[in-house]
Amino acid sequence: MMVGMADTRQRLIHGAIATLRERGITGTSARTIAATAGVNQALVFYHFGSVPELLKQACLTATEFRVAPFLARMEQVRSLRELLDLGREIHAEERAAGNVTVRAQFLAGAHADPELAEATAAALRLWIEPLERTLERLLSDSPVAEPADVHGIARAVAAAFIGLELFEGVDPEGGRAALDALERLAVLAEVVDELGPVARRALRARLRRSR
Amino acid sequence: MMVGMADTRQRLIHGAIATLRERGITGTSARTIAATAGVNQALVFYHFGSVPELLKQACLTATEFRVAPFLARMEQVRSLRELLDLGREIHAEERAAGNVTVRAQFLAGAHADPELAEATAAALRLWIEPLERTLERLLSDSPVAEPADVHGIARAVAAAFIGLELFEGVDPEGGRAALDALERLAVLAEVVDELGPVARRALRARLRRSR
DNA sequence: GTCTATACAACGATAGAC
DNA sequence: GTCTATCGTTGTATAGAC
Repeated sequence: MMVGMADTRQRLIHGAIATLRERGITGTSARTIAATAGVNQALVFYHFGSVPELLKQACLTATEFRVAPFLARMEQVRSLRELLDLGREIHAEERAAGNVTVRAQFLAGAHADPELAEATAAALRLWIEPLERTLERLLSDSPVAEPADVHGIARAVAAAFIGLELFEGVDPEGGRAALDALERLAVLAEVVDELGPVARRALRARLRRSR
Repeated sequence: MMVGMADTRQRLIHGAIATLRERGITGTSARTIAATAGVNQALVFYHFGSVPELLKQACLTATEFRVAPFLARMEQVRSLRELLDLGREIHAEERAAGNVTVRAQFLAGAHADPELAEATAAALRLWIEPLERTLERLLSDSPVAEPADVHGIARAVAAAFIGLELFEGVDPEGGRAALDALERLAVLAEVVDELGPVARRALRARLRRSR
């Protein structure tokens, strides 16, 4: 019946993520995924056609699942400080759940597989687009960002977190130091937002001049 | 004779990097590396013992080679603006040389192999330590950074570039937008450095308060 | 040091019974 | 839909001739 099939597909998707997390991209195969999922190896090909195709679907599905609980909280953020706190919380939870490792495997695998690259980009957009909407709201009258810049700032923030995640993977102490430094620098933006009108106008002019 | 051996080792190291660049970590094996290097497959094991061991050595050697030409220029940098320009230039050259892809493969592979993680961290330190010395020099009297922060800022900058590199791999347009945004934000630090003494003292106090 | 040849494990993928 | 059985390929690694 239908339920069995849907269940097997889900088990394989979940098994793919778990295998990527525990054994890395080099240790991920139809056999190891099926063993983790507790199903037969041939079912990978019956349901998904190939291993890369399964990985593509797993990439998107798993991210949707992870982003969902944070969407409402992003909409309620009222200051850069609050956004920073939420970002730190998301970062800690993603790391604890092992999703940082999985993201690294997808980003690396994407270089050799254009379709996986597109799936990875789509998964990242699930994080970036809500972030962009939040930044639009918070920076609407800040001298730091022209409206057109928010698109780039959202992607820069996402890229910085991705880099931090990977850097932590090879140098945990360095990663912590980097995160601390980023948080201190973020205070700069907050300070700017507390400036008086004269200083704001001067800063805005100075920034305009330099682009 | 000795020359032949050294030559074969170098060919294998160069072949390992090229294979990683062209076929990704999943397509990198003793056979594919040897084919790229134009030597026999068995020599991978004779000279390095195993494929991961060859990759470790390739990671360090290749980075040393890439960093060297930029060391002198880092020491001559006299402002944040100049440092940013140099960073953009390094970024462009590294990408053109295909080293971004290679770094992604190492960072991902590091999650499954602690020894490769240590080699990757050591390779990144080759970039980070000169950067840290440069920042120490430039930010010695800036209100943006306490002396103790420079360690973290250098690693945050490195992490941000790593993230940017990987993000570009899955979303080139987004990567460009992020780089543009980072450059505009970097102007903020420059503006701060041009403040008068009163404003500097106020900012320094405000930043101290928030850490 | 380098080569050929080979052992053996794990891989992707499919055919066919159930 | 799921299983067993199996094909051919590719992987690591080693032994032994040169």
